[in-house]
Amino acid sequence: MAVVTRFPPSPTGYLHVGGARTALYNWLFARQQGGKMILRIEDTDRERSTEASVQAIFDGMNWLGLSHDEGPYFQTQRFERYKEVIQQLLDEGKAYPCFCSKQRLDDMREEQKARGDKPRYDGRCRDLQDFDVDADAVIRFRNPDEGEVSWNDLIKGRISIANSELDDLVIARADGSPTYNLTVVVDDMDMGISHVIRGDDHVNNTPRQINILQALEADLPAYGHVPMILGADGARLSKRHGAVSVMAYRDEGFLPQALLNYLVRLGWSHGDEEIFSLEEMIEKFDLAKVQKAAARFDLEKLKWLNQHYIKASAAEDLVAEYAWHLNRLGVCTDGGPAAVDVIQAHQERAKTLLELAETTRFYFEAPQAYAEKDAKKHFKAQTPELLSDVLERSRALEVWSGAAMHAQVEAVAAAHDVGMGKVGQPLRIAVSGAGNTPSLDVTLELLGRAQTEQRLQRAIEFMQAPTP
RNA sequence: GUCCCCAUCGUCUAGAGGCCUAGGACACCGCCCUUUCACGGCGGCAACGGGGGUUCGAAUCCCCCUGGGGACGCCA
Repeated sequence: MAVVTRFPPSPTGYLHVGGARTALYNWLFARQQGGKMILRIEDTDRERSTEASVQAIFDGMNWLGLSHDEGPYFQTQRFERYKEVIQQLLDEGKAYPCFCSKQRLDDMREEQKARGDKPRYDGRCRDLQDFDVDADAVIRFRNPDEGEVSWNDLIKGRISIANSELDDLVIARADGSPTYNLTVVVDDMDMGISHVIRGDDHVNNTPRQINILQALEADLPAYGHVPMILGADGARLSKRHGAVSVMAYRDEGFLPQALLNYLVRLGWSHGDEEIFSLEEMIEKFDLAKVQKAAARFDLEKLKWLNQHYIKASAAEDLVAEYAWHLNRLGVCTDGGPAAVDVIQAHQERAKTLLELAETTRFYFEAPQAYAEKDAKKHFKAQTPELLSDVLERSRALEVWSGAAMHAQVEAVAAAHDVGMGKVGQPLRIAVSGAGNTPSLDVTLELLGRAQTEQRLQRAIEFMQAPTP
């Protein structure tokens, strides 16, 4: 049987990490099985669906590189088909119109809750004979009331739910538009979906969908329910947990490969392995090895992976995204060192590209201020004298280079009989604004002679200025 | 409340009855490397939720309890 998976977001917001992970699992499974993944936009809720959300989802999928092989299909463009199926169900007596008012339904649910029962439709309109066809009616699916529905979940194993727990769900609203459980079933059937891999918040929908599928005499797909992703505090992921949107991770300087690696390992494992290339994921991913319990999102581990990928990347491959971040920070790189060289010098020192951009902006613009802590620690009484000596030697240099400057720093330290740190560290702060950069020769080489001397001069003046 | 699902270090996990004195990774803490910050190396801390069974033997199988999550819409 041909493997066809699907990723069916509803466009009511951005692509969040939970959705991204189920998309990834669908994508990996399809790739591995030589099948295809369909992208389907479930936009039947016209109140909440927006064009911007559709675009946000495309952007997220694109950034992650999760390409679909078919679609995107939009459910709002398939209403004729849904109507046809609803009519078929009606004709066959497998669905019926329901005239119960919202008020009655609400009251009924209240009563049931008060009694300690699970709120569900009582079937009042099930066998209505005479009714006014003009009245606003919804259409309900006639759910079997005997027996149970069970399936072998690809991830959770056998799951059974008694039909007595299910009620007759609404498949068409009063305005005639189809609802979620109906559209999903029709699409999965029409699109030949072989494997439904989705979040386990859908476990309760599965028996309903199986019942409808059976009423339609369609083949059943295999189901696999992926556990949810929880926030660090164990509660359901929400905005208050910080970045939830996939694109927010881009803004914060994460690489798609790092997010993907983090997501694939969150809830799935392959022995002790932590790092997976896309190829390895495709080869090794196994639904049966996916964890059954929900997992908490751990930003620290994501950062570690991100740093790993920043370190492991060729500097050239990071240039575009690095430039994008500098640009967002409003940094103009004209006249500065080549981005690729800066990245090379700093890529072992940043957990995110945003951090990389922030800690390297001094190459392109003079620091606005000296980091208070560093300045206090390293700008001492003797410092102006030492830096002046360095500045003089720099100016005297015939052939200026980072390496030559490094030798001068050593010479100054020796001449004044102080340690390297007394000269090098203030120099570092003078040019970069803070006490952490790569080795001095590399840093100064990148900065260049003019900027080095200019900033040295400025720092000396700063220290000699009378403190107010 | 009712139904469904789940349960190993703080977190992600390995573990398919003896290989477990429970392994790895992140985080954290030391030490080494180092003119800074990092990288790297070495070491440390830290878990089978509780109670009953089954078995010669249980983290692994069964039951109960507890705890967590999800679902109960004319949302998806």
